[in-house]
Order: sequence, then C-alpha cells, then structure tokens
Amino acid sequence: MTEHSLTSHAGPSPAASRTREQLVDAAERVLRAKGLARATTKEIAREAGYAEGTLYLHFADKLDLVRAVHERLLPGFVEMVSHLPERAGTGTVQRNLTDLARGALGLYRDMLPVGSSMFADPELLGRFRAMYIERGGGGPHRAWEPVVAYLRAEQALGRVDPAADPAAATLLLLGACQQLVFVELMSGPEVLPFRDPPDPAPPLVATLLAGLAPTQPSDTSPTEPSP
Amino acid sequence: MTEHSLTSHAGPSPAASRTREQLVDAAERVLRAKGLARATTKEIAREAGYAEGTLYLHFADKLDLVRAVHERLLPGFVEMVSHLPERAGTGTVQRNLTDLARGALGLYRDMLPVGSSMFADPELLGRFRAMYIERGGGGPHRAWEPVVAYLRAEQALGRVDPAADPAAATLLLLGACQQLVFVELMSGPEVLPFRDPPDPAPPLVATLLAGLAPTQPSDTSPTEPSP
Amino acid sequence: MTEHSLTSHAGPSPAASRTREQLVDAAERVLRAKGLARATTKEIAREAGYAEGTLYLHFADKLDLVRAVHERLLPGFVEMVSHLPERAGTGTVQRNLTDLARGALGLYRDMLPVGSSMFADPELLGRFRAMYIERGGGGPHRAWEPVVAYLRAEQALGRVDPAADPAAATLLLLGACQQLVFVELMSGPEVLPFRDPPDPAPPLVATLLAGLAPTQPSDTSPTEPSP
Amino acid sequence: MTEHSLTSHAGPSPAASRTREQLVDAAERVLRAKGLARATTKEIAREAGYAEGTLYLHFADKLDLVRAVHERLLPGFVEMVSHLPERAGTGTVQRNLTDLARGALGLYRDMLPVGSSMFADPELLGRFRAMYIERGGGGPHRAWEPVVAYLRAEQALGRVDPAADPAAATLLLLGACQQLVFVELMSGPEVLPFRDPPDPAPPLVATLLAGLAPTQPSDTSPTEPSP
DNA sequence: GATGAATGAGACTTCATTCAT
DNA sequence: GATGAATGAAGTCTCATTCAT
Repeated sequence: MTEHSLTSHAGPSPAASRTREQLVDAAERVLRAKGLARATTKEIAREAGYAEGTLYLHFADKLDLVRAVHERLLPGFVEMVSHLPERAGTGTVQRNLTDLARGALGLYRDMLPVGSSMFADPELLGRFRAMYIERGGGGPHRAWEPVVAYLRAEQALGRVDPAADPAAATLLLLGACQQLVFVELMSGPEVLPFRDPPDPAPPLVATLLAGLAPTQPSDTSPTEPSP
Repeated sequence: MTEHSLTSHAGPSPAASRTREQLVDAAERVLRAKGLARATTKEIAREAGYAEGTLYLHFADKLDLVRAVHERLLPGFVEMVSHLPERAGTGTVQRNLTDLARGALGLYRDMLPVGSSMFADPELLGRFRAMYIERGGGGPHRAWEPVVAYLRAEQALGRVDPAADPAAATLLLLGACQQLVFVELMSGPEVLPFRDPPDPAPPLVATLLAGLAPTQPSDTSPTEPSP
Repeated sequence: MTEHSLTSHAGPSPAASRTREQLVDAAERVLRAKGLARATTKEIAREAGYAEGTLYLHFADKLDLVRAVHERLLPGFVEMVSHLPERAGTGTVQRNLTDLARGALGLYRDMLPVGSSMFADPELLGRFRAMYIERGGGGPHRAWEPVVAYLRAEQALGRVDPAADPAAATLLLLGACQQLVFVELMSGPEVLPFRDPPDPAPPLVATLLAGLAPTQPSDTSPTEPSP
Repeated sequence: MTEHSLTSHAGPSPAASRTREQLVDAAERVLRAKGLARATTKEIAREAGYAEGTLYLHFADKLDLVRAVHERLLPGFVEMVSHLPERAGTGTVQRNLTDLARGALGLYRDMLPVGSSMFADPELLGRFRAMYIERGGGGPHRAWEPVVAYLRAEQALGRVDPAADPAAATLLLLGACQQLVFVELMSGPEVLPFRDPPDPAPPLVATLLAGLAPTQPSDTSPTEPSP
C-alpha cells in the first residue's frame, strides 16, 4: 500500500520519504557489491545509517526493498532513450544509433548484475511481474518504445528503409549490447571478447545498417520463395 | 555429450561417477524450479535420491555443485551451433539463420533462468571466471565461434556480403534472441512482447539480412563522412 | 569479582552486558557438566534461557564463548592468593602455606576439568595465547606471583631460609596440588591416591619446609661438589 | 574383548596386530597435531594408510582408539622412572633427582597435550577410569611408585632424612614439573616463565632438598603444636 | 519514527559409523 | 581383513523478522 506510486501527488508521500530513499540507495549499493545472495538486511541498514528494524517501517519485507531497487532500473534506461525520437533527422542515422549503442552498453554494465540476480528467486521475479501487470503493461520492453519511435520517424524521413522492421532492428541492436555485457560480466575482465575494436558500437551499427545480403539483390531476393 | 559422458570407454573418471551425475541432474532441476536462493542442499539430495551428506563426497560445497550445473550449460549451446558451419552453401542463408535463431531462442529459454542467477552471488561468478581462465579462455563467447565460422564460409561462397562483419552479425542475432527471452522471462507469460508474429525469428533474420539503410545506396554512404 | 563487574559505576560496558554474563555462566555450567566436546551451543543457550542465535550477538563464535569462560578461571585463582602476602609474619609459615595448599586444591578441583579441556582444541589454545600476549604477559604464571611475594616477605622476616628459592618453592607446592587433583580426576573417585591422610596439605607443607636432606649437614653438603 | 590385554600370552594376539599398532600410532600423531576435537577418523585412517572402515575392525569406536592411545602414555612414564630405585646409593641424591626432574619435564611436554585433552570428554574419562579399575588400581599414580621406592631406599641408606615423607616429596617434585609444562603449554612459547635458569630442574631439586625452614630449628619446630 | 536485542527456523556442513563388495 | 561410498544425526552459524522501549 505504501509503495510504487510513481504518479503520486506531489509532496513527499509516505512512499517517497527521505528515509525510504536512503534505504533503497543503500540496498542498491549493497546489492551491487555483494549480490542478492549475500546482501543482508543488517548490512543494508548499516549502509543506510539506520537500525535494522527501521527497514520494516518502510518496506513489507526484504524482497519488497529489493523490488524497489529493481523498480528504479528500468526508468533509468527509459530515461536514456527518451530523447532519441527528437533526434530523428538530425546528424546521421549511423551516429544516432552509435550513440544509442554506447549508452546502452554503459547502462547494461550498470544494470545487468543487479537485474539478472532477480532470476535467483522466483518469488522476487513473481512480484516483479505482478508489478508490471498492475501498472498496465509496463515491462522491460518499454525500453524499446522510444527506439522504435525513432526508427519510424527516420523511415518517414527516408533515412531508413521503409521496408525495415523497426521493432526487430531495435531488438537486434539492444540485444547485441546486452549480450556483449552479459558475456563480459561472466567471463570476467581477463577474458574479454571484442577487444580489438575497443568500442564495439560502430561495427554493430554498421552491420545493422548495411545488412548481410550481398549488394547484388539477385542473391538475396530468391533466398526464400514466398510461401 | 561433450562432457563427462557416462559411457566413456575409459571407465568412470572420479569426476564423472554415476552418483555425481545424478546429483548434478537433481541440482539442475531444483535450481530451475526454485532458483538459486531457494535451492537447498537438503532438497537437491532428496531429489537425487541420496542423503544430504553424500553431496559433500562429490562436491566441495554447495557452490561447487551449482558450478557443475552451470558448467554443462555452455556445452549445450555450443553443441547446438556446432553443426552450423557444415550448412554453409546448403539451403538458403535466410533459412539457416532462422533455424539458428529458433534454436537459440529455445536454448536461451532453458538456460537463462539458471545461468543468470549466477549474478546473485559474486563468489559463484568468481569461481566461474576462474574455471574459464583455468581452461584456457573458453568462456561463453565460445558459443559465437561456430556462427562466425558459418558466416565466413557463406562470405567465401558469395552468399553473404564480403564487407559484412561476421562477429558483429553474430552478436546482433544471438543478442536479439537472448534479450527477447530475457524480457520474456522478466515480464512473465502474461505481458509478452512480440506476440503478434508468434515466431520472432523471421523478422529478426530478415532485418539483419536486408539492413536498415535505404535501398538507394546513395543515402547510406554519405550518412557519415569518412574520417 | 575482578573482571567486568556488573555493578560497575560506568554502566554496562558492551563486553559486560547482563545477557553476556548469563551466557558465560551457562557455558561454564555446561562445560563443567558435559566437557568441551559435548557442550553444544544449543544446550548452552537453553541453560542460559536464551535462543541459540542470541549467543552470536555477544560472541564471535562458540570458541569465543568458551574462551570467555576460561578467561574467568585465572582471576579466580589470583584472587584467592592475592591476600597471602599480607599474612607474612602472622600465624605460622606452616599454617599459612597449609591454608594456601588447601585453597589451591579446592580451586584446582574446580578449574582443572574446564581448563585442561583447552588442550583438546589447538585453535582454542591459540586464542588463549593471543589473549595473554595481547594483555601484556598476563599468563597463568601470574598465579605464582603473590605466593612468591609472600615467601620473600617471610624471608625478610627471618621465618624462611634466606637461601631458599621462592619461585621454586611456589612451583613445588602449587605443582603438587595441581598434580594431585589431576591424578584424582583421572583415576576417578574410586581409585583415590593419598586417601590415608585425608588431607594431603599438611604432609606436603611439612616436607617442603623440612626438606629431604638429612639433618646432619655432613651428608647433604658433599652430595654435589659446588661448581 | 580384543583390547588392553597387556599380559597377553606371547604371540601376536588379535589385540596387538600390526594394523592395530599402525592405527594407534597414527591416532597419536593426529591427536598430537590436531587435538582431540579436530582429530577425525578419516584423517587417522589416512595417516595410517588404511581405509576408514578398517578402523572399526580393530576398535569398537573412535573413543576406543583414543583410549588405546592414552593407554600407552602412562607406561611410557613408568618406564622412565622404573630404573630409578636401582640408582639408590649411586651418584648423589641431588643428581638422581635432577635427572628425574629433567626426564619428567621431557615426558610431560610430550604427554600433557594429549593426556589433558581427555578432560574434554567425560565419556572418554569414564572409560579410562573403568579401565584402571578393571586392571586393579593401576591409575596414573602408579608413576609415583618407583620414585617413592627410590626415596625409601635412600632413607635406608641415610642419604635422605628418615623423617621425610617420600610420597609427599615425590608429589612435590613431579607436580612442579607437570605444572611448569602445563603453564608453558598454555602461555605459549612467547610468554615463558622460568627462562632465566634455562633448566628449571636444579633449583627445584635444591629447594626440595634444603627445605624452606631456617637452618635454626628454633623457628619452625614450634610453629604448629602437635595436635 | 527509530531502535537493536532477541528470536528461531533453517541453512550448510561435518563426521562417526555401517555394509555390500 | 580391507575397502570406501553412503548415511543421517547433529552441530555451528546466519539472518529475516519482531517488539518493547
């Protein structure tokens, strides 16, 4: 009852008290440092500068606090891409997408360790899904929307092939970024792939723009007979 | 099939006893059902049909068992893509990549819940990295290699643009599949994105093949002045 | 009485809370009854009237609690002998030493079963040594000091041979008492040595006072040529 | 049924098989190194070069094996002093007692850590007492007997005061040695008492021989009126 | 609202002991 | 006699949660 009212009135609602924010901040720091399995309420409270019991004045239980941390991750991503549609028609498509990819790589590096750990606890995962449904379909895929909107705008401007699938293109680019970070985190800093081009964004964008099909359309068109 | 096969000709190595396999199997089932945070040694042992103490005859501790589970995930993926290079020149590129994407989607759906939970415990993550390093650089990026090899072969056959970047293309396609599953798992079965085309593989492959640039090469080439 | 007194004027220091004292008391009772090997945290907590977890709010681990028990043994001994030096010149030397021996026998009977069990765990022994060193050399030999001081005072008063070695004499008397108790505990109440004189203190003191050498100095002096 | 038959026939009785001896040897080594609390059957078996199960072919349980180790300690001591009576009349009393003290110090250093740990487990202690009783009064005090016999012999020879109490004297000397080692072990090598005379035996023996009473018997004799 | 000592269920792990081979 | 995988009871310790102050 006290939580996740993003569209609250204005003043400091009980769900957005200073103490609460400090606890969520502390939880995020501890979660990032220790992982879900080793983040204890004791340490979170200490990190926030409060007693352990205080935590339960602001959150139903530990998982509720963890959920509050995760709740802030997606808006961070959405925020980053929210201004992308406005850039349609400005600069070049290549540069705009490269900037997007770079931003995505940075954010994924921040978010993935915390976000992925959610899979360690089905209960936590379930609460997330409930939250998304309750909010009316606002899942992680919301991060795609501004990118799709941008590509649509570029199609209208003729700078992107009108036959292209904006959703698929978005998924390809963001997915590549996410997987790169995923593998990077798993393999550790010692066994980094994609080190030769220290910035993986340009090749990804270039490949996405040019496509794999040979320039002679004689080859790709007959690859699949229309069913 | 690629690891500690039970029917090996050299007899059961100490690392591949029947009991050990049963424990890893049971651990994987429990991990999948309950998540890392709620998978207890007691339940794993019961699931395997052994006493709890038996677990410690075969693994140093619980994390060592979990690591053994994770150890089997990557080979499963590599196995799936290992026959891809042989398909170069057969069928169509589009079909081959679509099959790959479908296979990847299926495997990610199986592996991600278990694999991602590794981020919940830095200690577990650290042991994984150590394992990869110890083995000589065989991290998760090994899954990309057969795909890259396939694309190179197709380039040699003229069915893929020789200017394309095979590694980037691989990352785009596999990354899209992984992110799709990732979001799917997070949002839950109720809030599925990409439901309209029930099979997301075709649009992803089509977009990757065609690229985003307008068909008139006059547009894409000048998007970025050569530095 | 000499350590962390509950009724101190400075308020309960963190190391001397009521709960902590109760736990140490309970631990000592259980240790005495069951021995180190069979004293469980569960039983200690129950004996103290607290939950098992409470134990870990006040002690790092079980061994830390056991160490706290042992920590109180030595001061008990020191306390007993602390008033001995004041008795120099009063009563007779024989009576004073006999009282000392009787007190030592009683205390050893109390302390030895608990104190000796420390040898069962090198880790515990190591923590003890560390504690002694940390405190600046206050090991078990501190119990000798008041006795040595007493003998020195008697030497000054002419009631003890000025040529005697007070430290050696102390060791002889206290050592005899300790060994008597040691053997008594080992052999059990059924096989008691020294039963004929029900009180072993008088013969020990008499022998220590008179010495073994024949009263005719003609015999002892030539036993060992002076080097 | 298979154990402690010291007066066995002659041949290798089942209680004295080679394997059994190896196990007791190994147990003593482990007990000395790790202490009773941390000596596991697994490590003892490994140290002996046998499988864990083998242990139970020769001993009823772990405590029975530990008891067998302790069983060998006392005879070691008795052996050391067994030749003492023969030395009556040879050399000097002082030298003979000094040799005894030195030997006792050495043996106590060896035996105390293992022997004292018996107090950690009342069950073990109980079995010991049972063993002593069963054997007909042969407890640890048996170690005193040869010393007492020696002193009696010296009294008969006129080299020791006929009024002295041989049992008390024995207890004084051996007790001093034991306590010295006891404290030495507890305080650790860093906080050694009695370091100035690197060999504590001479002052102990000298003090025991001379006694504490002033050479003028005028002081000590009237200290205690005869009851 | 804040505190933090106390709780107690339950987690992981150890280890003496057994038994089929 | 020897083995060693399996057992399972029992131990130590953790930690989310509560509640009187």
